[in-house]
Amino acid sequence: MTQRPHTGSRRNEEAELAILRAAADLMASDAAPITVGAIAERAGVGKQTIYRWWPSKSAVLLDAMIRRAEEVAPDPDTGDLRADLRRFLRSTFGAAPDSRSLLVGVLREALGDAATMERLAAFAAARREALEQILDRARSRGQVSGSAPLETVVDQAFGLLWYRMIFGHRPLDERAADDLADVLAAQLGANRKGR
Amino acid sequence: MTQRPHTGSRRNEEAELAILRAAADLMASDAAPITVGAIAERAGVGKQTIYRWWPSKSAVLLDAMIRRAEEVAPDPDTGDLRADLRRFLRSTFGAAPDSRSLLVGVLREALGDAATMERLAAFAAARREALEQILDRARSRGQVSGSAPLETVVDQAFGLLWYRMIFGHRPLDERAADDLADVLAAQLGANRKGR
Amino acid sequence: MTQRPHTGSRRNEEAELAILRAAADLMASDAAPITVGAIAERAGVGKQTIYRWWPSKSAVLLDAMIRRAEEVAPDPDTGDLRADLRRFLRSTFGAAPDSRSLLVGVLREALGDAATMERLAAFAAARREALEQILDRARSRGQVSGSAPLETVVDQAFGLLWYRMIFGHRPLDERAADDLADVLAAQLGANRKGR
Amino acid sequence: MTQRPHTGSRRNEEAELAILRAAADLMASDAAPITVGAIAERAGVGKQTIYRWWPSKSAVLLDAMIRRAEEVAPDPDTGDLRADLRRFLRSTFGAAPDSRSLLVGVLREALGDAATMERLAAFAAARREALEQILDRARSRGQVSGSAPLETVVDQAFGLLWYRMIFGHRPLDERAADDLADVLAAQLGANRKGR
DNA sequence: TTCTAACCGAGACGGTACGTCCTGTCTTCGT
DNA sequence: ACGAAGACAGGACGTACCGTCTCGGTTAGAA
Repeated sequence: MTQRPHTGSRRNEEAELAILRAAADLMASDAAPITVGAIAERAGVGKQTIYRWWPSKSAVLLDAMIRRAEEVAPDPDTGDLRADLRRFLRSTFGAAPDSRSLLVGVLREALGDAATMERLAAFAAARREALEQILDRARSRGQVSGSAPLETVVDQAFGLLWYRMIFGHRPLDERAADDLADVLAAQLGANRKGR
Repeated sequence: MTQRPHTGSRRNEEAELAILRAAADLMASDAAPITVGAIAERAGVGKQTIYRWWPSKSAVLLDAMIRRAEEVAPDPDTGDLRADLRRFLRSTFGAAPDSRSLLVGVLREALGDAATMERLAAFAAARREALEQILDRARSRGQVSGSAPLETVVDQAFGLLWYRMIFGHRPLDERAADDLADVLAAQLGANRKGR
Repeated sequence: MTQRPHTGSRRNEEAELAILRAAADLMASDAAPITVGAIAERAGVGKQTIYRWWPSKSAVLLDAMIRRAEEVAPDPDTGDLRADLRRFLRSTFGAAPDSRSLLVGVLREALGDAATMERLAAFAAARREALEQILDRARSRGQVSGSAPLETVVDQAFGLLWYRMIFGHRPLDERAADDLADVLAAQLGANRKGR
Repeated sequence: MTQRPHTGSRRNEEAELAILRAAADLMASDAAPITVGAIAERAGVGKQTIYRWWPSKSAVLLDAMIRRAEEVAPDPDTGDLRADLRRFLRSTFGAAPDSRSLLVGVLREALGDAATMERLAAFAAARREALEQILDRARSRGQVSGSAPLETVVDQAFGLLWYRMIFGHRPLDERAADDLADVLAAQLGANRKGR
């Protein structure tokens, strides 16, 4: 059926990629029930090849998501906190609509599988760290004067992101990113007041 | 098996309660896969009795969650924005640890079932309205001066709540509630004082 | 998909019959690989319904075969050994061509599954007993004079049957039945004449 | 894993033998499901080495069996039919208990694979010819006078052998061989009486 | 008081997906 | 060139659940 050749007794990278791509595609097309068989078929791969390298369906979906998320990994450093936040949140939010069903699908799986949740939590932690780095830089520049705990700030940012992603009641567009960046910057640099 | 008597040709309220309680219990004990059969067995009920009154498994779980959530529905009105926020968030956060697996379980189901998601979203919207009411009251008292969109504020609050509930990387205790209340109050009334 | 109705919480006899019929049909049509899924589909039944009542695929096939074999269960009693043998073997051989693939399929499964073999052996033993009854009657009529062990006679008869059934190198027709009946009758009553 | 050295670019006879031996061993140990992987592992050989020399798993098993069967290939010629039959059947039956699971395993494979069945049938035909030779010699000596068709006699003999081998309900010992030899000799030499 | 209709516990049903196992093919790398 | 190793596509296995259906029994209220 498939034309892709074996690679012998070593892992077939092409097959791995095909699987991740198929998983991402299926999550993107929100035709709800993503089955392993469907992933395998779309990738032109035997189910066993999936289970050889991933412990469960959820793990595949997670990998597919992380792989995409890592393509958009900005770490802006403009010298200004508010500008940095705007850039970070804009790029983060900007990627969201496309990968919404991806993230949501993964979240769904993770909620039912501890191991997957662990990995998803690790991913979330990495994203938090990226944001914390921006805040740290601002602090070392003396741009942070407020008393707001950094963790609260960070969790507000990603919380709003996930919350809107899950419920979809409000857009995750550039305007939303800018609004959020502004209030967070204000929270941190409340002293600047004259503003 | 069960001692509960039939009620003849009328709906058996005890059975309904037993079902909701069983569903809540199963979600609380995070033994992952909640099956309809398991709920029925634990409630001492036939599966059909569940499907007679609810359209799907998810609907049962959702009902179980909402029922609990409504027990804690504070609408504080102290005359001071920060105090109101503290109370609201404290009571909201305070209920969270207990019903964490409940909410998370429902979320899981909702992510895989549009009808359930709709109902869950409605629940979330109701909670947002409760918070918006507090903010509206503060605005009519002239305590809100910032230009930040109220929707952003609301989503910051509930976003942080859900985000921490999902990933559990940080506690949802009174301190967290107060921290969040403070930064949000400051954000809304930043100009009040010359400060 | 299927129109056959449930029978509630009791076993559905129609489904059972449909399964056995489907199994027999599939074995009859020598389209080699008989899968449980295929039996289920042809019977308009879920796989689980098969596994609910039979422990393995082999058991289903065995049941299907036994059910058919029991439809042809002659026990002739003409008063003459050779005539009885001819009738018994004719009817036994006569059924063989039709159910050849049935028996052969079951044998195949039985050779790989101890429990099935046990049941098949029980079936074979029952057939031997039927033949032994004929011989016993003849002996009580004084028509058996040879000293050859009866077990050998019985195994010669069924041995030839199975041997030809398996290898198919020679027909199992009426002539074959008569030939065998004659030599066995002669072997048992060798003295009757001059001897 | 294996100590046997490669032989470079020439066929490794030791590997072939190891494969046949492993196959025979696995069939002897009636641990039911004989897989190609298991044979390869036990022989310390790659699966491909098996498929390089045999077209299918069944073919390997068949080879293993035939190899053993050919070690016992008697063609007695004592000048007396009954004595010849006794020898032939004694040696044939004598080999049976050892290779019972071997033959039965091969039969199992053959019943599911036409090509293997063809080869197994050829083997069975060769055995029949060996017996027919004995009978022919007896006829040319004028020791065969009965009207029993030779094919019927031959199929009774091997039929009883396979039948008992499959079902194991009665021993295949020397006594069984002698009993059978006697009745078959009687069937053929019915002339003994005036008849 | 008797009848009837809706409800109940129970669990079999058709169906979908799971994750495992095995076959026979293919490729790598070492001998 | 051949061997051991093992990844690969494919497909059947037997299990778990879903949501539907029927059974036989119970109870309430209408006749």
